[in-house]
Amino acid sequence: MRSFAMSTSLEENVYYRLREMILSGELVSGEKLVQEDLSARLGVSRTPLRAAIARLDGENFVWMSSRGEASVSEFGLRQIAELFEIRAVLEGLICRLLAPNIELKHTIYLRSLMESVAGAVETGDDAKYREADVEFHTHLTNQIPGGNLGRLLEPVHTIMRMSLSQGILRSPAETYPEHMAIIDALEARNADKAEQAMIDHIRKTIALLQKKAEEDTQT
Amino acid sequence: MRSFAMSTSLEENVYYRLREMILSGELVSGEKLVQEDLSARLGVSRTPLRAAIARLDGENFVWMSSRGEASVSEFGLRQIAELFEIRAVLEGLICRLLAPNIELKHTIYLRSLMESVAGAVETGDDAKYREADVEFHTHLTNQIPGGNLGRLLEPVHTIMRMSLSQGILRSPAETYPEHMAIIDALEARNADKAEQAMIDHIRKTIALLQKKAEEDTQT
DNA sequence: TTTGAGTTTATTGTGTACAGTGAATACAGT
DNA sequence: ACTGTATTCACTGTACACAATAAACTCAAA
Repeated sequence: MRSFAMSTSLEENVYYRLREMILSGELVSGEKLVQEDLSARLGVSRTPLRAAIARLDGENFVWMSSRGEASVSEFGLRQIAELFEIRAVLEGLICRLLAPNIELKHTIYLRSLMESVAGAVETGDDAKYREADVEFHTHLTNQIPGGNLGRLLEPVHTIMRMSLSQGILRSPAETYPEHMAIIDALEARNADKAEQAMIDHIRKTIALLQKKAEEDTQT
Repeated sequence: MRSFAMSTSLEENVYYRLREMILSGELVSGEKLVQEDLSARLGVSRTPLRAAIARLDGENFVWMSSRGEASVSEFGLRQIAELFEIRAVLEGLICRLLAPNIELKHTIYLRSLMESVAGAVETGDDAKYREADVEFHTHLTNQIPGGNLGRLLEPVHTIMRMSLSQGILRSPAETYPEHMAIIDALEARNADKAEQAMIDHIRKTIALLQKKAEEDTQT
């Protein structure tokens, strides 16, 4: 008896659950996804499961061998670092495209968003700050109308959200001013500066990731 | 009686055929994909068709409404321009990541590739030059080991290949030296320069696209 | 003419049975 | 013991039947 409704189709449900299982590590990287086992485990038939897997394949969450065997894609620190590289340039691009015509209400919103958690920066209330951090990036992403950019970034963001719940994150005190710099550049409608600020912001986290990856390798 | 073998699964076959139909314009942008009709048209049952559609959904070639109706994504000049923007920063990133440790054989290969069609530039043999152009970009993309970047770019490249068969392309005489500049920067292992050269290269085509888009709008 | 309940239709979602296929396994010949 | 060949097994691929549902359509009442 699930508390949440099953208003959506099974297929979609399974899709989200599978993705969750992959990103949370419940399904280990490289693990083979045996349809019959999984469908039993999730309590559905193979049909919606296969649909979900096909979609996850399109989004690169799973890898299909030539013989149709699906296995979980790798999401180690190296892969996450690569995804952050991608994220850096794509979100940079978003800033670049947005800056020339951005409406004041957006920068006002973002500024108030950050200011509303300024206190959390001081007190070290990481959870609250993180929420605002995610919203900051998500909001910008959603402002691109075409949607192709946004849809490309959605899986990347999901992965990000997961991975940073594993403590891979810089301190609020460090990132807060970077966010403000991005907002400033956007408000000034300076495309190059906004793009660069966003890229720098994200690449600093990448540096942290790579340091961590090296440490792990040495172990 | 098909001449080519059906060594791969129907599912995959249908996937490629559908994608082709979308990109070639045989399926019009926004057109609703009715499963029964399509499956009849392709001579397969709905099962492999649905799998193919799910995958295309993951890759954003089709859009699924909340009720599960699939429709063809828009691939007008505007959308293609957006994809080129994405492509610009991603291929720029590839250059950036590749440059620091690139092996000589790659730059040698790329240089000989371009030189082998130098004659085509003079004579205006566009088809031959284009082939080399595509190979140039594909080869670079394939050099990234992780594969996530490459897999993200694959659909984008496919779209590109399609769209430039519609005559959206700058002249060889114009792009040839740009390619050479990229190779030079890579060979010098200058990451920033290589990235910028690639971005500039692609953005020049974007400018052309946007000009064309405006003209079309005025009509 | 409009409204609104009831009915049909069109189309997707799901389960299930069976076909197809490599890989593992057992077994016989040397 | 060792190799090569059947046989079985564990899967995935495909078709199809039926359930579910939202939209379109009818037709009678106001």
